[in-house]
Amino acid sequence: MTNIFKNISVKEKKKLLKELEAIRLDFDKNTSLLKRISSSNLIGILEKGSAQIIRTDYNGNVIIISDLQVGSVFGTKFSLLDNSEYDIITKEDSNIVFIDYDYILRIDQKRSIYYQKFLINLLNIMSDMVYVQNERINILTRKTTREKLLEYFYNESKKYFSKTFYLSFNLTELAEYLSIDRSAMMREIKRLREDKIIKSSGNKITILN
Amino acid sequence: MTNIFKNISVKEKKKLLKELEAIRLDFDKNTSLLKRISSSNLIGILEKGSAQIIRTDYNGNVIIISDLQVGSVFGTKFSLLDNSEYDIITKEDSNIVFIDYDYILRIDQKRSIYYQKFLINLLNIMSDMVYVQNERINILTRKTTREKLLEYFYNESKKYFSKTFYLSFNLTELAEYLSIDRSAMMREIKRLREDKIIKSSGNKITILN
DNA sequence: TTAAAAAAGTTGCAAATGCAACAATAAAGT
DNA sequence: ACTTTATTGTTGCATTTGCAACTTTTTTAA
Repeated sequence: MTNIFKNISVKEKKKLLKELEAIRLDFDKNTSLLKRISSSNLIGILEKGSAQIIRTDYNGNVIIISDLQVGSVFGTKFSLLDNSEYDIITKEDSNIVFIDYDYILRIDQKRSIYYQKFLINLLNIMSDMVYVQNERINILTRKTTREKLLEYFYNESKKYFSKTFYLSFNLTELAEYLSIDRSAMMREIKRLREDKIIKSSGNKITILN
Repeated sequence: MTNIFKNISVKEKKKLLKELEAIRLDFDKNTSLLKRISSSNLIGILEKGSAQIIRTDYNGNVIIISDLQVGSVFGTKFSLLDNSEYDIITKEDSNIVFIDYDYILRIDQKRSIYYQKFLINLLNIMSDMVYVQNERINILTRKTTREKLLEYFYNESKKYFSKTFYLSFNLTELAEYLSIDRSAMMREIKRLREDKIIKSSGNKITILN
């Protein structure tokens, strides 16, 4: 993933953030961000620490929507944080820079070269997001557990240029990503093994044939 | 959705497209685009006509991934068109402008104000896409047909600021969007009616209570 | 190094879903 | 106006899936 400040010097970054009226906030570990920010249209850049976007459904089940690392970008609007089931929780003491999206999009003849770089970096990040989301939708719209698993495995195989690869999720997380029941997934993985479509042990997968 | 040439004059647009080495291609009705373009990282802008991004699975079932109207933007990479199951088919005689993504992202001190406007418009379009996709993922990750339907209905209701609204899909398309079997969906809609959670007739839905 | 917690792996069973195959309407085309 | 095509609505049935309730293994932390 592109760094949003790629090709921008520390000095330029400072100026840029000032021009965009960015606000930097500190959060303790295990804190909800949404209680401290108005949920208008902001983008957040995680500068220190780590966090998770989560969804809590009506019976209290928590699903991790995404993991945020240093450099991760999220949007209060486009990441659905205005949806009452959604929240961001810090996993460590964290430091986040917020920028109003409208400020970013304000056209201004005087805007500098580093602003343009920033725009380009942001565009790169957004198109990566679209790609990653399309990939997920492509999987989620498969009807059966088997098809979901295989589509995911094929994608991973392509990414690593190899029929054998290691899952970047643990199996519990994989079930969440595929939005299927973990035990049903385990059952289906076993069947894929029995049908000699894959070999697998733990998080090592080999696609056969 | 933002027009990608918003705030850009016809003259400026011409210059911009030249600078970005854009290519304009004509396609007859019911033609596959992918046979005429290399599948590298391009963005396409539909200037005339209409088209659909489709996915054809291994048993020949075709799913409409998205409908493209005049002004619609798609990416050969981020729209998964490098995936062999995907294609774009024109629905009418169409005219599409292609721009190499790398050209868009090339940083150049001399770049003009209209280029900046273009970047901002594109950024707007991309963040809309991310939002729309997150909305869909939010629905697709629900486990049951009932939850998918209700989540979709709540979203629509919010959009229209009303408990009563008309579906913008027909029911067959809705089932595709939710990635569930149409007859199973009909059954569940009937149950939602019986349980007095919604009122519905045809594509008119009212959320009760 | 041992205790505790998390993840992996299993299974029975009830419930939900997809599929197939229709009939009934509605919409579109000639 | 009439034919054709698309959409809606319905049902029985087999299969898949989720859920609950476990055991076993692995990882983490005290």
